[in-house]
Amino acid sequence: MGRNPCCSKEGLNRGAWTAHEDKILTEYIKAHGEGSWRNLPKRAGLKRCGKSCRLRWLNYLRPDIKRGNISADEEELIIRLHKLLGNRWSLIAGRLPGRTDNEIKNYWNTNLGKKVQHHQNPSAAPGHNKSNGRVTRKREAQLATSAGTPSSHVVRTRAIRCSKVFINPHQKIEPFDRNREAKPSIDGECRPMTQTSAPSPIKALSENEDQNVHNKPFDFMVDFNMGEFCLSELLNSDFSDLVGLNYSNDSSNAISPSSDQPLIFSEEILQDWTSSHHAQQNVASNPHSLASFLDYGEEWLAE
DNA sequence: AACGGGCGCAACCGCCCAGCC
DNA sequence: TGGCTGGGCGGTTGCGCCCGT
Repeated sequence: MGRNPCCSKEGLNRGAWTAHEDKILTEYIKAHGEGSWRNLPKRAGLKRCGKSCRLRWLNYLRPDIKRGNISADEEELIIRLHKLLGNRWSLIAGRLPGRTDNEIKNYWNTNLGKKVQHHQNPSAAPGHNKSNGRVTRKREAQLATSAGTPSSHVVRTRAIRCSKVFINPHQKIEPFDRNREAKPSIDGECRPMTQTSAPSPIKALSENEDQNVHNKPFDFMVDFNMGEFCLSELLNSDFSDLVGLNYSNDSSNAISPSSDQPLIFSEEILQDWTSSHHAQQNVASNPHSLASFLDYGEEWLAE
């Protein structure tokens, strides 16, 4: 393409990192901190590409890295988050303290992808395909990653930084206008809420609930700090499919709206969740909080 | 013991986006 | 406003270990 490589590849080491290189990188970052990856190798005296250094640090050398032994809880959370977010490994990793996107991606490709695929289509169990071989297996993993999982209900965030969702306590909650609000915006982007502009992403179920909302204290700011996580899209996404491990394509679910009929979360539901789960805290730092949110959606749907 | 396939994981690649000038 | 750069992300590849034959 018309872009220069991030660094000259001539004379640079490639492949596996040696213990000596790891030591140099670790000590340099401890002394100077992260950042300026492009210049880091030269300054640290490493014959590596800056991106390579960054990757090595983030995925392997960082002191807070948790490696291996992914627990059942983490596994379940990964599955749920993947269902919700799709292949947004960095987002998923952000909800699993100490886990890296690379690790989760690998774990998905090698374990969970197969599991979920098996869940969807038991006849396509691993080993069922006799035309085995590395390429075939890899291709299977790719399919599981890119297209094998149901993506129609995945929240696509398109790298929109939507770090704060501010609900104006004095803003009148307008009756839901399906035509107008079916999509967050024309280009599908999620924009930060402000006090004066965008309408609340959370819509009242009815005028009565609207009244209830006004009778209750309603003042919260959800600092998701989830970066790319768009609350409005999350709330308008198809929760009946998002929650749980329901990977079936069972269309008989009476609650399941069509893709162009987003679920509507009432103020009460969200308020209840946010108050009971201390939404003012950073949700991103607490994976269980998000998981409980998913659970909450499940409970609500069961009603 | 030798060989080959399967598998897991670290690392690389190419693209995209935000921020800066 | 547009170009450039740094940083981040998801997809892909290659290597080495393990295990069955």
